[in-house]
Amino acid sequence: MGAPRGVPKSLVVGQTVSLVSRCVEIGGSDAVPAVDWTGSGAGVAKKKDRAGDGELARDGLSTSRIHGSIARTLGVAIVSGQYAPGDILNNEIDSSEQLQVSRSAYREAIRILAAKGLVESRPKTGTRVTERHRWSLLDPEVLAWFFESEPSEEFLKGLYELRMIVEPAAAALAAERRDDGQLERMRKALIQMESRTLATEAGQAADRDFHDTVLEATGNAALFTLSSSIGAAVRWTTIFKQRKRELPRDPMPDHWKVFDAIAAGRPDQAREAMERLVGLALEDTRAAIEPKG
Amino acid sequence: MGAPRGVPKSLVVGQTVSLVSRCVEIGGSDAVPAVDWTGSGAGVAKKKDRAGDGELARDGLSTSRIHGSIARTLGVAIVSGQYAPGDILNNEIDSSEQLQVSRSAYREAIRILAAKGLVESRPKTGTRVTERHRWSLLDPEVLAWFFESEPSEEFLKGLYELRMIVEPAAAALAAERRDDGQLERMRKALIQMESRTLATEAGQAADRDFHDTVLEATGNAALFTLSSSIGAAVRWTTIFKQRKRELPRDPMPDHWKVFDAIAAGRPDQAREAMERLVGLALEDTRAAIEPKG
DNA sequence: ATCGCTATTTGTCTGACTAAATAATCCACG
DNA sequence: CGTGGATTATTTAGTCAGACAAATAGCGAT
Repeated sequence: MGAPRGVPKSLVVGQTVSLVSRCVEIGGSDAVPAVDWTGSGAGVAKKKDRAGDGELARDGLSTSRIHGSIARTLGVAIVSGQYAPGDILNNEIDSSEQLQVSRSAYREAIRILAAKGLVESRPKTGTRVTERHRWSLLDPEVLAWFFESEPSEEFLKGLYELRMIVEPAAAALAAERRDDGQLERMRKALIQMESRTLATEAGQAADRDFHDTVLEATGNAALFTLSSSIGAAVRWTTIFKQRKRELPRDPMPDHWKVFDAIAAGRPDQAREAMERLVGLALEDTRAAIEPKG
Repeated sequence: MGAPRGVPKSLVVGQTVSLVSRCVEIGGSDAVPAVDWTGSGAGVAKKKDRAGDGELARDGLSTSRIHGSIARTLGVAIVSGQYAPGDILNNEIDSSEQLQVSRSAYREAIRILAAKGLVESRPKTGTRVTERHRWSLLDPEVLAWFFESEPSEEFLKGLYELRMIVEPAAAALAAERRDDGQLERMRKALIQMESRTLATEAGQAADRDFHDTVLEATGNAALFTLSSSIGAAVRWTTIFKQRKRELPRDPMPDHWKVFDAIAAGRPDQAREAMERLVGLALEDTRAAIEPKG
């Protein structure tokens, strides 16, 4: 009875753990880098959140479970570049010991990462980080992991480029296919956004709702799937913008123009309006990142 | 000694198993639907494939492992509509018993499905199928699961619509940013495609290579991520096209036009050429599905 | 150069216990 | 007598531990 069973054992808090051996080739024998992931408050922490059941809690509670935490910790370490593609993680026994979790919990975490294309495991070889182009970058969780540690400017630009491609086209389709309910939800979202402003969480949620509903109004499931990705991009980039400048610009006129075009059933007009909207958001974000313009 | 340990126990072959209880609400007490997934050769089957290590084997071997098989089986059942969103799967013990696998293997399968947004589990409530809009439709594996059981025409149309939005824009970007190596790979792919034709696996792979390289040449990681999805769409829709008509049309001239425009560095021309290419492919597919036009 | 061996690593199995969330119960109170 | 709220019971996923199986990269013998 010496070792208490079932206690969460404090998880990763405040531990310096080396989990990777970076043995890219056979001979990689010298010093182990000793990655430190004390930062960003990984681990339990979220426990109190459940009571409120607020905005973040709808992540499917995967992060509140221990395998979810491990997946997140490792996922952030991978996408932030602490582990390079091709690196091989320590074997399951060592890793689970270092993280002080059972092997099964660790394995479930690895399964999550593998499902998102971040790692690949095989017997004898071990579990290795896959090439970047195999990662499911547009997966909401992966996206969230990216934004936990200052994504590169290039990555942000790529995300905006994607929005710039998808959202105008989606707005055009939405202008042709939206139904009254969707139109009503867009209007409500914009009104909410107007009254609360983007400085509040409610305002940002309304912003996301608007963009989500536009995607949904295309009636295209594949396109709608991108809404969680684009929604995440909107969310995180809004945070970035807010961080530097306080009120970059009044976003409402542009939003209303998109709405009016969709409501009027004018595809081309909707496309152009959305193009302008996203373009301006890109400018703001760029300005917030590199204070040279 | 009676029960032999470690033997794979033949897996799911030829068993009629009911894994879901469809108890949407508390009182759903009557008959259990008894889903039958004998079909489509689930289970082992793939074992021989590893020897060849051919085209399909690069799926990260997740399907050759038992948790991968289970995930695939359940995944197909979910996306094909055998389980409706909101349905609750039987509890882990019953399910793993019915599938004749250990609970841990079953749990790892569930983790995979959860990572792709198909299910969501919580204590006491159980594991339930999530709403469609939470599914990672663009995940390569999910896409493959869709195409294992005749996806709806609507879904196919949506996929083409996505291609129609993304690929022309990508071609335009590629015309501006491609480097010589990428150009060379595109040329090689088209030559290969020309000599082998789309009737051969090699020709189809070359087709996919071409589209992949265009996406890659955008230099946009988020965009490039869609290549696995779009590549999968190309692959499966090619199969569909091939099934009905034999040689729907010579696709090469359209492909070369795209290539020439990208090589010449003309974005608008590349966009238009790609638009035509995807548009024609859509027509062919539509003709192959409903033989009424 | 080829074949077979071996060591290492993931994969699978078993069974037990923990924790969370819901349903049922019971008791105090109006 | 009924009603609301706290308490207990039950059900389910979550976690743990340790053992054994299967696959395979790398090495040594042939």
